[in-house]
Amino acid sequence: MSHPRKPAPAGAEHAPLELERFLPYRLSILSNTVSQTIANDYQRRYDLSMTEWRVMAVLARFHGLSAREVAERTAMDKVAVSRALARLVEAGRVHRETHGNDKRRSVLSLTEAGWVIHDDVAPMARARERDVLAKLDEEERQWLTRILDKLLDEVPGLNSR
Amino acid sequence: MSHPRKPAPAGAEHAPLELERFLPYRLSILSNTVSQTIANDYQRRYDLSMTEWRVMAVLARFHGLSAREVAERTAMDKVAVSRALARLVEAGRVHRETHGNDKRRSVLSLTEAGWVIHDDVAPMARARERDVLAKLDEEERQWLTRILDKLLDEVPGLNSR
DNA sequence: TCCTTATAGTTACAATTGAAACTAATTGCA
DNA sequence: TGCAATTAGTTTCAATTGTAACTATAAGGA
Repeated sequence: MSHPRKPAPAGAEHAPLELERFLPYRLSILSNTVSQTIANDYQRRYDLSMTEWRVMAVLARFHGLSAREVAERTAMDKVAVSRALARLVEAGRVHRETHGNDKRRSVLSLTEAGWVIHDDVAPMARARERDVLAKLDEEERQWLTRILDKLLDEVPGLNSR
Repeated sequence: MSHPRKPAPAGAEHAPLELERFLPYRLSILSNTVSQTIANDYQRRYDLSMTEWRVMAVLARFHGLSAREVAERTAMDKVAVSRALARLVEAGRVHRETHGNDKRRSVLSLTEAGWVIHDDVAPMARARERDVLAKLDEEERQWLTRILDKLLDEVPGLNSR
């Protein structure tokens, strides 16, 4: 309305991207499809967001983490972790106490109710992963692992011990 | 605070997910890292969001699309497309007119200003894609293409002609 | 010790996004 | 025709998210 511009002719010299062959785009579609499929399994059933589930998953594996450590291991920022934890604690799924030597830190763990949810969701998530990998043969699966290892190698904050 | 639950002990029987080996998680990290790296190249420079860029990219390749067709080709929902187009038209980057035979439809194309941005951003995006692929050798790149083809095969709405 | 800087985590506010309802135009068909 | 159902696209409102500022505690010197 306020910017009356004419369309430009489409010359061949413009070399537009072919989105459907463009790696970043393809990764984005695949990643969103896979993650959303898994999320569908738990979001309605437990009123649990994807970020909350990721927090629970790391707390299932590493005990007594602080919020900052959770952020590191989930590759989420600390605000997102803080909000997810607020909901999880409120819902009685995560227990939070204060670190003995450093009163800034929290010491986090799943509650019994948190474990119940974890023990239901984790197998579903693994099953979905298997569904995806079932589209590949064994050789392809091995290459995929190797390729992701290489591509993720330099991603900062990912290779925490 | 309002839900004082005790932490549950961490028994070995819980079989927690190993996030850093979990395919959906790895895909998510990789996809976000790659897309964000590219977005950094144009977001500040052109005040252009990732969704807006994707809309521009398809309009560079297919001329006279409607908003719905843009949504199909970008795998975005129609509300997101509508909003991106509103901004792009307002900024004078996309020209919108009404279809002759169907007044509900819009007929979209890049303006001259839109092409200028496209012709700057598209090569940068391709260069970033090359940066990522440069971490792989030729054999790995071929496997990656093949694997993504298979994994994306059944994703609905993606294989539009 | 005192004071500056750094760290853990939360809060506030704006911007973005999602879901549903909405308008307008078109289609299908009785 | 006339009317119900469909389709294209937008708007509205609530929920989510991002950024920056904030509080509280701790650490590191001079």
